This record gives sequence, C-alpha cells and structure tokens, in this order.
Amino acid sequence: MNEIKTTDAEIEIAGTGTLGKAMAVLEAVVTAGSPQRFTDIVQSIGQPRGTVHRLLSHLVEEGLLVQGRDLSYEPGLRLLKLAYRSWSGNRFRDIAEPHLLRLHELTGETVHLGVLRETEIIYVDKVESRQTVRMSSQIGKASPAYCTGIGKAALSSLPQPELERIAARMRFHPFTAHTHRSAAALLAEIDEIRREGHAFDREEHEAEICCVAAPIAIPEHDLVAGVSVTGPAYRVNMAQLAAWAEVVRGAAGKIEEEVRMRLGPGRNGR
Amino acid sequence: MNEIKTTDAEIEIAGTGTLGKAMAVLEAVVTAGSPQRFTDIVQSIGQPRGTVHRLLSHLVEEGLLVQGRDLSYEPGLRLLKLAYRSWSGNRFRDIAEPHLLRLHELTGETVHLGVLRETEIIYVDKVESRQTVRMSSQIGKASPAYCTGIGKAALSSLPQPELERIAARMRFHPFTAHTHRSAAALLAEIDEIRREGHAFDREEHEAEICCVAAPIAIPEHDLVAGVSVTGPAYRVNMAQLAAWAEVVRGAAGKIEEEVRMRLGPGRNGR
DNA sequence: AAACATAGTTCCATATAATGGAACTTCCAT
DNA sequence: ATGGAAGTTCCATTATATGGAACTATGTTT
Repeated sequence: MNEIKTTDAEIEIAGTGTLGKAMAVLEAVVTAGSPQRFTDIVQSIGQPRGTVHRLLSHLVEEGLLVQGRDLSYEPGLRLLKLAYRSWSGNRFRDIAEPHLLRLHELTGETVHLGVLRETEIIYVDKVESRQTVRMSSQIGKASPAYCTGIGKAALSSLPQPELERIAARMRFHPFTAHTHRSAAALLAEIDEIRREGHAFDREEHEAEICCVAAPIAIPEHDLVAGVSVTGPAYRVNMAQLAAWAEVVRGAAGKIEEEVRMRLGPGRNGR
Repeated sequence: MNEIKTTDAEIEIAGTGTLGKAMAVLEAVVTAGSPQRFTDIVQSIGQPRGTVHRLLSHLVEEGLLVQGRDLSYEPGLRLLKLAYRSWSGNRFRDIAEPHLLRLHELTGETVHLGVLRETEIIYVDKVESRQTVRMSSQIGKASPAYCTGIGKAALSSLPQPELERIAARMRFHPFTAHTHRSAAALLAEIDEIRREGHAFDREEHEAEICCVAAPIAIPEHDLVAGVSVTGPAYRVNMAQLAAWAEVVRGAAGKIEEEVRMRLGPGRNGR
C-alpha cells in the first residue's frame, strides 16, 4: 500500500504518512478549480474509496474543504486565513516592499516579487501598474521558472549542480512561440544571464507580456528570489526594458543587502 | 492521550486524528507571526516532544512550513499557493466582483466582501479606496463578527437560535470605546439591524474607521456573507454612511440574486 | 577546560488509528 | 418497479503514530 503512483494524471503521495495523503487530497480539490465530486477525487488520488472518504471528512471538519449540498467538495476559508497570516507576517516581503514601491515609481509599470520553490516561482508581492485590469493580487500564484523573468533570474543565482538538478525536473510546456523547449536552451540563456546580471522575459510565458528581472539570493537563509518590472509589449519594447535593467538590479541589490542586515546571519555565521 | 487541553494559551485539537494534530501545529506556527522554535511549539501544543517533532518534519517535508538555519519554523510558500488557487477559483467572489467595483465607483470609498465563519468574518475581496495607504490586500484576514459592519450584517441574517449559539461563543474584546461588551448588547443591535436591513460600524473595531454594510444570505448554499463601504471618520460621517445604506443594500441584493441564478438551487431544491 | 544547562533529535516497544475490501444505503433514470 | 451509479458505513487486519527515555549538540557559567 501507499505506493507512489506515477501515472501522469495522478498526484504523487510523499512519504509523510497520513498528512501526505490528506494534502494530496486537498491539492487535488484545490487544483481542479471547480467543485469535485467524491468519485472524481477517488480517481485523481488512486486510493481506496473508504480511505479517501475518511480523509475528506477530516479535511471538511478542519475547515480546509467545504462540502456543498450537492455533496461536491470545494476549498474552505481556512486556507485563506492561514495564507493571510503567513503573508502578512513574512519578513522578506515586508523588507522588500518599499523597494518595490520605489521601482514602481521609477518605471510606472507593474512590479513583482517572487520566490523560487523547486521548478516554480511563487509570487509573494506585487505593485500594480494601475488599478485598471483586474483589481487584485496574483499573490500566491505559481508560474514555471523557465519562462518567467524572475524565474530565470532566480535560477541564475544557483550553483551549477543545483541548477542542473532542478532543470532536469522541468517539463517544458510551450506557452508561446518564444518559450524555451529544452533544458539545454534554458541553461544556455542562464549562462548569459549570469554574465549580464539580469534576465528578460520576451513573451515567453504570455504573448504580449515582457519583463526584465534581477536575482535576489541569500544563501544563508536558503532564499532564492527575484524582482521584475513587467509591461505589455506594445508599450514596453526591449530597448525600454534594457534601460530599466540597471534600476531593477539596483533594487534587487538593496533588498538583498537589507535582508542580510535585518535578518542577520544564518547558523554558524555561514 | 490526545486529551483536549482547555488551558487558555493552548490550541485545541479536534477529533480529526493525525490531521487535526498536524493542523494544530501549523496553526500554532502561523498564528505566532514570528519564527517559532521547537520548544515554543511544544509548549503551545501541549503534546509530547517526540510527537511534535515528527509532525514538524512532515509539515516541512510537505512545504507547509520551512525551517531556517537557526532551526526555527516559519510558514511555507505552499500555503500561499494553495490559497491563491482557492481564491481565484472561488465562484462567489467572482460573481460579486463587478458589483463591488460598481459600489466603489458610486461611493469612492473602500469596498469589502466578507464571509461569516463561526464567530469571525473572513474577507474574501476588497476594492481599495486609492492605492495610497498600503498596496495590498487584507484578503484572508479574519476579524471578529461582533464589531465589524459585515459581521453584524451577516449575523442578522441568521435564524435566532443559530445567532444565539454563535453569540454565546464570542469573547467580547473591547477594541475601542464603542465596541460591544456583551452578547446582550450585540443581540439588541442585531434586532435593529434586521429591521433596517443594514449595519453600521461606528468605530467599534478600529478608532476612526466607520462603515455601512448589508447582508448576503444564501441558505441553500450555507453562505452567510456581507458587503460594506468603509471610510475614515473624518471624511465619512454617519449621515454620509446612512445615505449610502441603500446602494449597499442594493448591491447585496443583486449579488444574492445573481449567485442564486448562477449557482443554481442546492440539493433537493431546498 | 570542565561542568552544567538548555535545546533539539533519535529510538523503539506499545497502543492507537488508518486501512481497504465489502456490504449497505441513497438517489436517479428508465 | 428495476437497474445502476454514487456515496457512505462497517470492521477485522495491519501499518502507523505515539511518547517516554536515552542521546547528541550547542551554549553558558565557574
């Protein structure tokens, strides 16, 4: 029992016992994006019905899921509450915020702060270009590292073996005509990014969206992140982005420095 | 073992077995708001060290917590990621959004959407008055129901027995001079709110902050929520709030109607 | 430096809680 | 009515969580 299923559609279950299974169920429901019925969940998890049923009851009792009158399961509010408290108490985000605001004032475009987690970038803060498009945050959104400016910048600050280990786990989905299609192509660009100190996203993730990003690396806190300035291609051409590269690098450097100062050295002063 | 500890400082552990304990540990770390050391956590949980230690390892392995070099524990990014997907896939929020924007245009002040969960209101969406003060969301923030406009509005739409059950569980913390100090006082105001159809927050939660709110109740989906328009007391006096009451009630009504239409009837057409 | 104190980690026999196959109930369609 | 699909409950079996205690690492005092 408890084998790791490797079928594509199924979610992997880690070696964290009961908690791992419960999280796999939670993830399955949350990822689906629409209310999931019992049978759907059983299928995506590949665990016996009795087990899945009990896990679901526990998740509902904990407020992590809610069950509607049609018996389908949806994410519960407790997740939002937990995330809010994590976010608002996050010292890295807190330290970076004024620098993001300054970067926004300088450029007038949207500024993002993202942290690398395995092969993904998770956005932890954002300053909107205007309130126009959509009102609210993409905070918590996860995007692949290989096709985003922050992602590539963050990757460029990793030691080569670590970078290669992570690159090997990526699945290169071709979002646009410009998306990297292989680890080799990505690694080649990373070399260049290391020399330049900044990365571009040339409509690699979304058509018509470009950005310039710089890495923030604080190895003594296991933190690999990045800042970026993003804009629509029609308004922000490559020359403009290149011109902003320096202030973006500057902001990244200042954030790095301030985090070092305020968070202190890690264990053993390493 | 597994007794429910009732000491004030300790976190209660539900009857959800291993998951319940793991969530109690997670909650303890997240709630603390600062990195928690092993011993801190053991104390706030009141479970044996061996057990807590293993739970922590599993939570770290799952990405729900991260452990710094000084061995302290902090919330991990996986929480943000899960919450983002829950939030962006939330149909109630999605349906309500245009109505919130319209309300913001009409009033020019900050508009909130919140859902009642036991004795608390959890904010699920927000339209900022300006981008001035702080850039980002209080989405996911939990506030007590008895001292917020949305909270009182939402409570007013509950059947009396349910209301009384919930009111009995509240602890009336006196945030300001105007905060209700007892269930009796709250229940009396709820009576009035039921007659009027809207609720005010007269600086009851935060000094200098007022609001007017209206309830959104969709019993067939177990949804009790509210919308509000909030402003600083110096700019928004009671007369102004009273004048907005009607549009707020209107927005709440339209949201209610549209949710009923698009989410369909619950089970048994109840 | 030695002795002490404190914090974190590992171990393992035991008890408890998770497991999962199967029986059962409910709901819906024909 | 009848058949079938979806959801729920049951319970003997087994795996997993438990937690007291021993252990290791770190840091403080004399």
